Amino acid sequence: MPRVSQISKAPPYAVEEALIRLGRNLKTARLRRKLTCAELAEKIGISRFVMADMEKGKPTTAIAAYLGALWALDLIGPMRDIADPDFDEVGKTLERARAPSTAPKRSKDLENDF
Amino acid sequence: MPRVSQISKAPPYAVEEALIRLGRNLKTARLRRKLTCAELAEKIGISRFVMADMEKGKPTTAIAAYLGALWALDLIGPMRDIADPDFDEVGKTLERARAPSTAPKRSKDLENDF
DNA sequence: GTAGTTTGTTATTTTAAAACATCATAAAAG
DNA sequence: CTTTTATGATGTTTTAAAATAACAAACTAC
Repeated sequence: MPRVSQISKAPPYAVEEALIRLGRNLKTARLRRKLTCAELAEKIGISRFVMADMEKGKPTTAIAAYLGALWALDLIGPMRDIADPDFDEVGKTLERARAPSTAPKRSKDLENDF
Repeated sequence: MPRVSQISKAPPYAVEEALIRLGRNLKTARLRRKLTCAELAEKIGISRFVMADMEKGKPTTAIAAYLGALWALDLIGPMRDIADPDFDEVGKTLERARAPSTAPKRSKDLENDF
């Protein structure tokens, strides 16, 4: 992405680590299936270079390429749970605190973080 | 991404669905935390426009922006499991089938850093 | 050893991602 | 109601993502 954003230029550690691990996992899955970069790339509809970049965890690569790799490897299922509101306990608590629900009127909703 | 790839132009259904759901989940998490697009975007280091694009599931946005959003919302943890080799049953079976078990082949493993 | 395959590196071209500015619209708040 | 704030829409500029080609290095097998 032209005018590369800060998050891509210098990702925080948690993001950098997630990228590296995701790339490494994709490579492991590809090798286990005895696929070359070029073969997998063709299934996804990208060039082998982009595939190689992803295995190195390149931050600026389009998310569709990463999701396409997961899809082509039949590993996209667990993406369902990422940021799922049902599992977002912090968010649920915040929402509950500010919605008076039915009867009682909560006095004041301050920082009620867990 | 200039020269937009096929996977971004016309993602398969599973990818498209994953994108839409991820964007929706990000928006839900942001609203629960009472953050504006601009506020969250600033934490991530992107413009409010890119943040809005992500909530619509834009395929060509850099993965670092998406991971940055998850990070800023403290929802990046579950990314650990995506494509985790330990949970890749298909891959594990393939690997087991081709490893003669008793043979001390060894040679070269690619699992290194972390 | 050699031959074939896979991946990495470099350079070039294309073109749209991301930032920014501005105005419009849509919700909340007063 | 009016005001404020948030998001959407449109257009411009910058610049690097992605494709492509060609060659080198590394690995595998013969």
